[in-house]
Amino acid sequence: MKHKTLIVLLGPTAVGKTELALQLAEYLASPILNADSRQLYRDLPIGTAAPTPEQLARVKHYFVGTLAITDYYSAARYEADVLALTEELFKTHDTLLLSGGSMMYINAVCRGIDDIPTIEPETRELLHQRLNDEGLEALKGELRLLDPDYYAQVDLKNTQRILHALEVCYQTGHPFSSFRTATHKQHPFRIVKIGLRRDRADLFARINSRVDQMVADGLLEEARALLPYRHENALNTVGYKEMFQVLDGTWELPFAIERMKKNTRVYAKKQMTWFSRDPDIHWIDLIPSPEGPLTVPEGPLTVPEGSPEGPLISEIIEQFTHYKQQL
RNA sequence: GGUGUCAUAGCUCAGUUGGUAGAGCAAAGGACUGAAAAUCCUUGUGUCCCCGGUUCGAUUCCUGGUGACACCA
Repeated sequence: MKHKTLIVLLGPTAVGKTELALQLAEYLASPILNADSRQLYRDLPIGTAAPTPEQLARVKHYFVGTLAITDYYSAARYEADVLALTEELFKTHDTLLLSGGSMMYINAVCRGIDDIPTIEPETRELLHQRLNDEGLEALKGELRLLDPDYYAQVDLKNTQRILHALEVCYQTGHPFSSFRTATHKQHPFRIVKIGLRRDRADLFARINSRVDQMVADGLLEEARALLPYRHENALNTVGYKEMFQVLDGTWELPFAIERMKKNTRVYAKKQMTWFSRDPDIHWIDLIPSPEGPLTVPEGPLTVPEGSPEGPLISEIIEQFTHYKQQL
């Protein structure tokens, strides 16, 4: 049986994944499987820096703009959807490219996520109601009775986690911890993780200018159209939260832009913290403006003339071919 | 040129009736299994502008200097 490989291209927001993913996908003759939890939703093209129509035309993309703003989705569904798709695509491809920055989604695909039933809306509603009526302390007490194991390890200040554990206990009649086996699933393909890194000052500068660009591109209007859906989880997202404050009249736009930049920086740091624990990632350091000649790698890949990304792409290809030779 | 006020964390400032200092913001570190761009936790040594004086002890009081601001010429 031939080896099938899933290349996972990851890195913090604004590091430059989108363009490099396109280049790499063209080189590999692979579609791009998006791994960005917010780009899955349509109607968020500006605020999530989703691939443009031109970019979508260059390479076939999956998991971009496939969900309505009101759709429920989760890392578990993402895992199932990606695995189903790869099974299909590997029939005609030896290598597939998955690219994005949603840590938990990537983990769900690479390691698998425990089999826990999806919570019914009624159960979720009930628990929210009880949180409002009785407060967190009462719910914590209940979790201690229903699932002492999880109670002992959960962050007791994290309402979201306590709620979810109780939801599972209620709905299934079994302790939440009984589902948490943390088994690593085996896949019929190999996974190669390539991480993109940048000097922090450089990354932050890119974040700042990208936020400015989003606003110039009409982020505020995009948010205005979504105002009726502001309480949907998909919009509990950096960028939209700040724009809603502006539309409410509670923040001035310049202030909101600063907050958005800061919150994006915080998000990028969280991503880097998460990724830094993963020993399987092969890191490639991107530099602001590489000096020296462009090195064009062998193969059909063409590096855009004068592109500062040229050498970096070569490096990725080099990294990639290195693993290819190990087969 | 004269007078006055101010000079403390990356920024804005508080404070120490003389016993070497703390808020907000910014920043840094971390956790993470069906909401994950979510949710949550932790972190403040800084020549208290500089030289000298008084004092057991000065960031605090005093002389001088430097800088900023305001007002008067």
